[in-house]
Parts: sequence; structure tokens; C-alpha cells
Amino acid sequence: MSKKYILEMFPYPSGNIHMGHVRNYVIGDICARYHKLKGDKVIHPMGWDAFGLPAENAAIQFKTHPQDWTLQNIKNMKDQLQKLDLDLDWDREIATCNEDYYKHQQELFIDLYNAGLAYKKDALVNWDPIDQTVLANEQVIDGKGWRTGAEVEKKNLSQWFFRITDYAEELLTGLDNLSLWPEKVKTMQKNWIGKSIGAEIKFEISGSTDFLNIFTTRPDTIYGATFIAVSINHKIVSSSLDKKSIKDIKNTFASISNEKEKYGIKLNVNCKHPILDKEIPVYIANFVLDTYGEGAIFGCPAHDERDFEFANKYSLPIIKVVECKDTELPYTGDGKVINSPLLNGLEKKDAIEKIVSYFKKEGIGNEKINFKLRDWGVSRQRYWGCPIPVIYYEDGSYRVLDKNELPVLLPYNVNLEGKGNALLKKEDWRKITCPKKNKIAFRETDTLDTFVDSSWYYMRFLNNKLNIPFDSKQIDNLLPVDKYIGGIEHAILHLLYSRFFMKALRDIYGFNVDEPFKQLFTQGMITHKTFKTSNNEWVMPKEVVSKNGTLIRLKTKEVIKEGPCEKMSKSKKNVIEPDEILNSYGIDATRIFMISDSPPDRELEWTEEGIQSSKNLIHRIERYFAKEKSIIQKDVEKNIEKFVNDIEKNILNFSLNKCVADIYTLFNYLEKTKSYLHDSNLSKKILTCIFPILPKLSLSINNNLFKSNNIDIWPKVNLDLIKDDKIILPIQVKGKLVTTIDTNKDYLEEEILKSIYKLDKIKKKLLDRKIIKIINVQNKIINIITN
RNA sequence: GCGCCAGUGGCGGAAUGGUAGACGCGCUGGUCUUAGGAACCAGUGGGCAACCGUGGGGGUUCGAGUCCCUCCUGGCGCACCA
Repeated sequence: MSKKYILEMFPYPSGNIHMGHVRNYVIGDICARYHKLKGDKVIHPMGWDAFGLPAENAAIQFKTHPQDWTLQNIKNMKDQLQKLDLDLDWDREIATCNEDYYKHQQELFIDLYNAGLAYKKDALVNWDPIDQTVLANEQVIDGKGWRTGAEVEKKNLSQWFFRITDYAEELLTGLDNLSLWPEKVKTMQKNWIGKSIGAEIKFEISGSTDFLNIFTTRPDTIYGATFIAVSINHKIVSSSLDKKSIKDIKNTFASISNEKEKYGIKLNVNCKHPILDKEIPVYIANFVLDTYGEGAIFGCPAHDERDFEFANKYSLPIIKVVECKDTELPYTGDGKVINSPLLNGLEKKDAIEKIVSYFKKEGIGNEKINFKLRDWGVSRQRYWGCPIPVIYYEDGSYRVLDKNELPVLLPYNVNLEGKGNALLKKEDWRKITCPKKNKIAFRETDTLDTFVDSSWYYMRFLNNKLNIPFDSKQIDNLLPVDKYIGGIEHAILHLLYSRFFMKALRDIYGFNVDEPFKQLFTQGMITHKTFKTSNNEWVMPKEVVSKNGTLIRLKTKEVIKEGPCEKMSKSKKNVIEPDEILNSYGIDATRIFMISDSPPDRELEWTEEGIQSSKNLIHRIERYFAKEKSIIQKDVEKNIEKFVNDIEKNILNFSLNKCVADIYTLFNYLEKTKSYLHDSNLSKKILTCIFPILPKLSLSINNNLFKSNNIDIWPKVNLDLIKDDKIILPIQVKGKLVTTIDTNKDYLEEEILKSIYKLDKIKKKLLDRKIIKIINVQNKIINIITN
């Protein structure tokens, strides 16, 4: 018996499930039910990603406490999910906002801290000066606070970070082993991690013993370096300009409307070229990122587009060091190195190798690998999240709590009105006496990013009652998740953070699992038609009727124009409520429609016709099994066997739309041949195979026919039975199909050719032609090649 | 701009390099009736035909929707990453 851990990304408890959830969970449920019928030990849990900002917003808007609001939402959504009759392990349920979840997360924080993977440093946040609060990136719209409309400021705050960059290399190479992940997601993660191999080079500052570090992927172009550019936040800027000038420059940078326009200020500093006996100027440039590499570059205008543009603007020299035509400048391709005494004639790869070893020898540079990936900032200046188990003393020092001092409970009675973080204002919670040092201390008032909550929930599901975060033995036995199903929007952050957690905790606890999710499946979103009035007001589809070919709004008789199909959203009024659909069409019709009209990883367009025909199929299957038994045709068994084989293959491939086609094909056949067989093993086989997709229907028919609530286990396919001994063989002349003939499998080529030559259609084609060659792909095709 | 993915009937979509369009929707004609959110039967890529057809053009192959090159269009992601 093998284990199958099937997991759908757990939802944020917003209060109501939407069609996207339904599709997500139906896909997972079909897998889970299939594997159960196969006899696998299936783990199929569900829980709630229950911390996060919307609860705080709701608190202000509806005057409810975030906890009450969240718990009520969980209750509502659980009711709705249960109406969907999903085969979930509800006894594994967790909610990240429950003490019993987040206290273990505090333990993990301590583990990470002790392993050197959690640390504090200053970082910039979005600060709303009116609300006196920190904003998430998505709350900043066009540089303004979403609620106050105030110009958002960048503020430097001391914050907690997880050292995900320690795992950058493994997070990158690990992708190669994830053969069951979509290429697209792997590419996105690869780009996000952004590994570049290059060199770090020291540039001596003229008239000083100090130097500038520069990262480059093109050390082979060092002879072409004619300037240096640094970011405005580089330390050389603060040491050579006063604060006022820096602020002015920042403002100038910010005022450049075309983001790509190059702009620079020459500093009163030069650097020595590391090889040549010359000095090159240093600029502050708006296009140099301070978060990448060393925040400084050397400009080689001949072989870099940005440097070329900059050099032209400020009339800096352009020195060609890679062979190319002048018209090709800036030339960024490969070629032989020129104008570079140490490197002339070498190809790029050899030149890089040679120059780097020269730098090493001279002590002015080294190989360097650089990543785009930054450490993960996990502090959120928010109430509704997992408290960080840290206390601060009056002298500014801090202490990470011991595990026996946990949990740090989130206080219930807080003031969410007004400005600032509610925890900061909660003096009686914040201020404590440190039991260890017996002096006054203050709790950390930041809470953890909710991505932390979702980075290990799949571990907690394995044993949600345990008094420690998880049991390492169970992790080894039951992870990785075999099939993880969810939206593509989590391609980077959630999935990368979870992979990091898996690896970090592996190294701390010593378990043998490297990756949390063996197979990842990203389902497509659900779209629906949109409608608008002539004033561009959105109209709900059910308000629209067609009258003599024009669309009008039922109530007002306004003429309506049809828009494109778009992702369901409240603002576009094209949402379909799962509750309504379940009430009108039932669970099974809803389930099967979720997988009918397009492959599960692509968009699904919601249509009335679609859901209706799903319902019709269910009636049709019911009618079929209600018919009087009839004599069984010879081929019925074979066709059913083929059905079992096909539908199984398609479930395993997530080709669920083809499963629906398999069901139609089977019932088309059975009805066409009037084969009604419902008291036999054959009908039990059919009921088993449709059970994962249509559980309610399958059970009720099973009950009617066999007075049993038990669905048979998944049948083992008899491949001999499926084999065809008669085949239809296509006959081509010169690669073009002319006709087909019915024949036995494993025919003799000579014999079959004789009968082929007798066919009129073939005779006509062969008239006045000479046969050059016969291509017989046994049992597949015969191709007659003529002159 | 760079990267990835995709382009097949009226529509959604099927096709290990081997009969393109499975299956569904829609549509056409018919049947039946307790007039239904039905059901059943027949048909449905284009063309009167020979034939032509998988975004355009080239190529590989006996044979290409499928592989290669190139261009066009659309979607997604990244976006000055040195």
C-alpha cells in the first residue's frame, strides 16, 4: 500500500468560497478518491490560511474583531465546502490563527534563529504618514496609500529576515529534480533566484586607500571600461556629498518621467583602472540598482546597451574590446577580444578565465556568483498575525525567547481604531518583566508575514494534534506531498518559501526530505462573459436577455454590449455563486462541469450550456442504469475495459477533460448497442470508474442496483482484452491517404499488398506509375511510393 | 526589450511522427410526448467535384498539427539584475 498525500492550497477564509476554489478542490478530490479506490493510504487535508490583512480591514469597516470575523468566515466556508461533499480529512483541519498552530510556528522561529537563519536588520517599508502605518506593496497604488491617498514614504525600520539566500544555490539546482512541476513555474523561480556567474573587481579610488567593489558578468571587457556608475544609496555617495544634495538628486531621479531614461551626476571622485594606467570618472546613475551586486558597475559602453546610452549622453569614450563592426555598437554578443593586451585574440569564455586568474594573482578581484534573490523580510507591522517571540530591553538589546517561554499569545482586547499597530498601543501586553533577567522588557510588536504560516502547514497536517510542530519520522514517511494543486499566482513566493522551509528544517531536524511538493499542478482560472451598458456600467449576465438579436437589460430595457470573457470578479459583476449552482444543478453536475470544457490547467469558461449539459449527462447515466437488462453484446466487455484503461490514464495525467470524453464515449457506445448490463460485474466496474468524478451519482445507482453503500475497488485492467485483432489500415500513395482497408492484425505484407492492388481507388492512383518503394509500418500504415 | 507558452471547424477542445477534428457545445432536419433546464434518430471543416484544409513562408521525412529555421498574432512572466 503506498501513501498518497494530495493537497490543495488552503484558502484564505474570506467568508465565501468562489468558483475558483470549487475547481481547485474538485480536481484534488478526484485524485484523492481515485487513489482511495486504488487502495492507497490517502492523506487529503484542508485548513485555513487565517491570518492576514483583510481581517483587520474588516474589523475597521464592520466593527468586528479580526478573530471573530475570521472564525465566523471559517465556519461559513467549511459549511460551503461540506456541501460540495469533498472527501477531505476534516480531523486534520488547522487554522493558522489558532494558538495551537502559531505557537509551534514560534518554536520554528526560535529554531531558525538558533540556526543562524533568522536575523535583524534595517529595511525600508512603505509608510503611510496619515494612518501612521506600514503598507503592503499591494496597498500602495500609484505611490499613494490605498485608503488615505497620502503620498507613501519609504521608512527605515529594524526588521526580521530569514536567510533564504543561504539556500539560493540549492533552491535553484533543486528545480532540476522537480520533473513533475510545470516548466513555467520552474522558469519563473529560476529567474527570481537569478544566478549570475561573474567576477568581483576592486577599483581603487584615486587619492585614497579606499576602493569600490564592482560585480560584473563581463570581466573580459575590462579594457573597455570608461566610467563607473553607482547607485544613489552607495556609501561613496554619502561620503562625498552632503545630505541636502543627495536628497536633491533623489528628487531629480524621481522626477524623470521616462523610467528608462539615463541620468547621472558626476562625482568629484575618480577611480584607477585596475589594469591600465588611467583614471575613470565616477557617476551617480539612476539606472544602477542598489539592491543588486555591489550597487556599482563599471561602464563598458561598446558592449552594453545601457552603458552605451549613458556614455553617449555624457560624451564618455567608447572603446571597442570585442571584435565587431562599428555599426553594430553596442555589441553584446560573443567574439574575439581586441584592444586588450592580456586577452587579445581570445574567445569570451577563455578571456574571462584568463582575466579572472590575473585579478586573483594581483589581488584585485575574484570569481563571484551573484543572486537576485534577497533575504526574506518577515516582519509585518500588523496585529493579526503570529507574534514574533522576541523581547527588547530598555537599552535596545533584545532576546529571542526560549521554547519554554512560549506561547506568546496574541492579545484579544486591542484597539484597532485609529493610527498605528494595535500591538504597539497595547501597553499591558507589551510591557513585561523578563523572567530571566528580572528587568523591564517590551515584546516585539511586529508579527510574521503570513507566507511563513503557509510555508510549513503541509507538515502540520500530518499530525495536527501533536504538542511539538511535527514528528520527524512522519515527515520522512509521509512527505513530500505527492500532488499539490493550486493557482499559478503562487508560482514564486509561496512555493519558494515552502521549499526554503523544507530545506532549512531538514537541516535543523535532520529529516530526509528535500522538497515539499513532488508534483505541482496549477489549475486555470474560471472566466465568464461580461456585459456593459453604453455608460460602461457592468451588468450581471443574468440581467441580460437577447431580443431580436440585440442584448437588453431586463429591468431597464437598456441596450447592452457584450464584452470579452474575463476572470470572475465582483467589480465586473460576472461572478457565479457556487451555492446557487449547487442548489440548481447539484454537486455532481457542478463537479463534472469544472473539468469538462477545457484541460484543468487552462482557463474554463463558465457557460449555461456547459453546466446544463453536465446535468443532462447525469440524467442520462441515471436513465441508462434504470433500463431493463438486455443481452450483452460481444464487444461490451472490451469497450468497458478500454474505458477503465483510458479514464485511469487520464486521471493520472490530470487530463480530466478527457475523462469526461471517456464517459461520453462509453455511454454513447452502450446506448448505441443497447447494452444494458446493470447487475453484472461490468456495471460495478463502470460505477467504480465514474465514482471519483461523480461520487453521488455512482453511490446512488450502486445503492439502487446492489443495495450496497460500497463501491468496488479500482479494477485492474486486463490488457489482453483491449487488444484489437481486427484493424482499419490506412493506405497511402506517395504519403497521401487514398483509402483504408479492414484487415486482421499482424497481416502478412505480401498478402495484404495483393488485395490492396485490387482496389479501384488504388488502381487509379497507380495507373502509368512505377512503384518505387513500399513502406509498411506494421499495423499502422502502408505507404506506396511511386515515381 | 528579454524569457516562456500557445495559435487546429461557428465555439471549447482531441490527436506515442502514421486515417486531423475524439468528446462536448452550438446549429440543421426529423421523431415523440405528461411542452421539458427534456429525450431520441440523422447530419454537421470547406468545395458541385477533382480536391483543399491545423497562423504565414521555408526545411527535414516515405509521411509533419506534431521535429527544425523564420516571420506574424495572442497570452503570461520578468523588466535597467551589470
